[in-house]
Amino acid sequence: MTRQRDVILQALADEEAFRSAQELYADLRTAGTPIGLATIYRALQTLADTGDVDVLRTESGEALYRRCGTRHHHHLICRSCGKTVEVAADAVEQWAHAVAKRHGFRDPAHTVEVFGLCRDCPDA
Amino acid sequence: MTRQRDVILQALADEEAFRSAQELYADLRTAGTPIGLATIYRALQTLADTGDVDVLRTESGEALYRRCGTRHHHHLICRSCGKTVEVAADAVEQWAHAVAKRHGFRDPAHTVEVFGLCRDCPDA
DNA sequence: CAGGGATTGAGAACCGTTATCACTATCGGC
DNA sequence: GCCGATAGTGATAACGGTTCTCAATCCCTG
Repeated sequence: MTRQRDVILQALADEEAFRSAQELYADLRTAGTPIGLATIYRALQTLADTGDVDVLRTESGEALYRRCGTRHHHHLICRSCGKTVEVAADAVEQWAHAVAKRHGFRDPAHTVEVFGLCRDCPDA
Repeated sequence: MTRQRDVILQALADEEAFRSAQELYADLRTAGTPIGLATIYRALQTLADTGDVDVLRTESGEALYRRCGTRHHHHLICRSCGKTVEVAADAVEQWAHAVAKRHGFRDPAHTVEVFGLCRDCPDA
């Protein structure tokens, strides 16, 4: 419903990259917004369930969240600064479907992420 | 190098699905093979670094491991029993590359997994 | 303004993973 | 064979992210 939940949505709305719960917590606290870590986790979980935010797992297992469009899409993510672009991939959808079918798998789903270095990030 | 590391490779060699470190630990112990959890994690990490096993993150953040072919491939995974098929996806590779280029991202990489229910698993 | 259900948040608990460190196995040279 | 160096092992402690607990609080309704 409301209040700190709006605060969280607000924080995500301004952000182009995926953020962790802990980052959001730190940012909000230093910005003077009193909020509990548990509340952030709860809100993010709810928002993820309703499809209002997308969730992504770091290589280290950490969960990252981002406000995204509601229609199906994938992400192109800068592995340095985190800048994220939503991309469509009709060809990939079809491929996934075909692969599943060919091997006798039904009810197919898929995860696809593309990583790279964006224009603004040095090679380092 | 050896001994318990061979044991771990052996345990993975027989297995078609991705397994967690904890599962391997439990299996080996109940099978009467004395081994430490730390050793398993170390071995899996090494094997992952050398490309001898593939790593996959559960939705809950747990790491799963599987002995796989060394050339580039993706996975078709049964979300019920875990049965896994390695699949090639040249079209997807090319798509990922093109998407990155179109948005000015360089040095592209990507993750692709397809999930479904295999022939042998009921709907439940 | 009172009652009641939902929400909050500090802290404890959890769980997978990694670090610590003493002990052990292995291997090359003598 | 025997020694010493080196790498590997494993019980346990520490860690880090996430979830749970529960008392305090908010907010709506009557």
